[in-house]
Amino acid sequence: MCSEVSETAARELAPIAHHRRIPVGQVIHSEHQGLGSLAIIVSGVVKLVKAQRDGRLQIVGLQYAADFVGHPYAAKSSLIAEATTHLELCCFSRSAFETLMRNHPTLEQALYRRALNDLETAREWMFLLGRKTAREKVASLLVSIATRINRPLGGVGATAGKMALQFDLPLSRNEIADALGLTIETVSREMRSLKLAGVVSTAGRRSVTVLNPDLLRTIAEGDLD
Amino acid sequence: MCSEVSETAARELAPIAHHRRIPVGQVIHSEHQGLGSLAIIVSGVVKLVKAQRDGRLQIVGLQYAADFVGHPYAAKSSLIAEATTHLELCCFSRSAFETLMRNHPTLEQALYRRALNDLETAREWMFLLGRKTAREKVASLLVSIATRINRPLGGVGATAGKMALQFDLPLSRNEIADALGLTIETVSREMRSLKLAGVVSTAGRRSVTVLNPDLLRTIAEGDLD
DNA sequence: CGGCTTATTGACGTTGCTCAAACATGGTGG
DNA sequence: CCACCATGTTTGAGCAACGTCAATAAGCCG
Repeated sequence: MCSEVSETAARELAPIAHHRRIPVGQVIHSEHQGLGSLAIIVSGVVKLVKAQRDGRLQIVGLQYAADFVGHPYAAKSSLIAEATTHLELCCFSRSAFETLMRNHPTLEQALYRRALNDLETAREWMFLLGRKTAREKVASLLVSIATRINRPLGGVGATAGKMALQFDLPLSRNEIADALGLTIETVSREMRSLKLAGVVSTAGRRSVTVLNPDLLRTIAEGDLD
Repeated sequence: MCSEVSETAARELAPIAHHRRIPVGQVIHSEHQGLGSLAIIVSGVVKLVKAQRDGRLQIVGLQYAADFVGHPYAAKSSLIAEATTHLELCCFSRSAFETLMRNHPTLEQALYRRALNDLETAREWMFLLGRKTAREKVASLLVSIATRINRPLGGVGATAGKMALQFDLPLSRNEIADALGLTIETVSREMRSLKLAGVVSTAGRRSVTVLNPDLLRTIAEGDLD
């Protein structure tokens, strides 16, 4: 499950874990009422949202299967973690997990690497938010989701790097807008424009098929309009 | 120096450290030629920049005195770290440092906490980039710099939380624009607007005096225009 | 099929960008 | 010490990308 952790640690991890099913829209962690627990995602997608009193939202992270939600030792995080799809979690009590961490440097290190990974992802996203056009933003998100959505728990195996050609969006238009720093109308228009350009096609509200992956990636990187 | 690390670790750290002085504009780390070393900033400011082939830039992090530059175990970071002011560094060879880390869980944990801190900062910045107006962005950056610029190596002591009322910007207008996802002209106009509103005053290109800290903070948080 | 939510589309407005010109600033050499 | 220059900054006018508001259409569930 936690594939990069040593055998012995994994064996000690198992007993303190418990499985949970979470419906769409449920809050996992929040500023004021954290579940107090840490979790690994078995299936589904979690959004990390930063909110302001006036209602402005920004999604600052998406976590997929095999990702960790919640940070040990973390102070107040001022983040809301919410299920954007139906969710299966593998939860650990915070205290039990932190105790275990102290005895297993491997585990500690694995978490550290995850944090560095999240940091790298966040900084990539900062570039997108600050410097990309609406069209590039939408294309980038599609690439990012297509690359991650079907990667199973097993680890960084076969499907790594390759993107799914067909998948279901784990986000509503509203959530896409909040992830990209756009409005829902602009997202809609750019999606249409990508469809007209023959880059993607859609069916229903959520299903997306990437017809031209190379072109989509090129647009996402801004090498083309 | 590394104030949150245990005494014994600090004593082992000292011999492998060496001091360096860096002029403005020098690259500390980059995608292709990393110095291979890690460093703690003694004085000065480092910007972390993400660049695209077409010349677009986004500053994704600022590191001040007492901050760490470079991540142990990190893969390729695709980041450029550059001195925005004259700099004094306390450098460690990557390998020596990583060896030391393995023997001192305290050190490992300190680095982990730093990474979580950077992550929190990055996500705060994502909100700014995605959802704040130009005016709020400029005000936010001024608050952020004013809060951090004069915090000495000693740690999170007296000056924590309080912001300096007068300070020198560690960034040029161009760098400010690249940090905020704006153009230099917009930065200039918003600075003027803040001056006209009596919130700040400036002298020369770099010196800033905050005349009304509460108002500046209010503007930064978007509770007001 | 009916009703509700979510998404699309269109017309229009505004913020921030582009291009261009004038202006400080701070360093250098006379 | 001052004039001069290079560079960085400010300011202005016009424009484009994206946001706002409002109406319509498509999905989805009972």
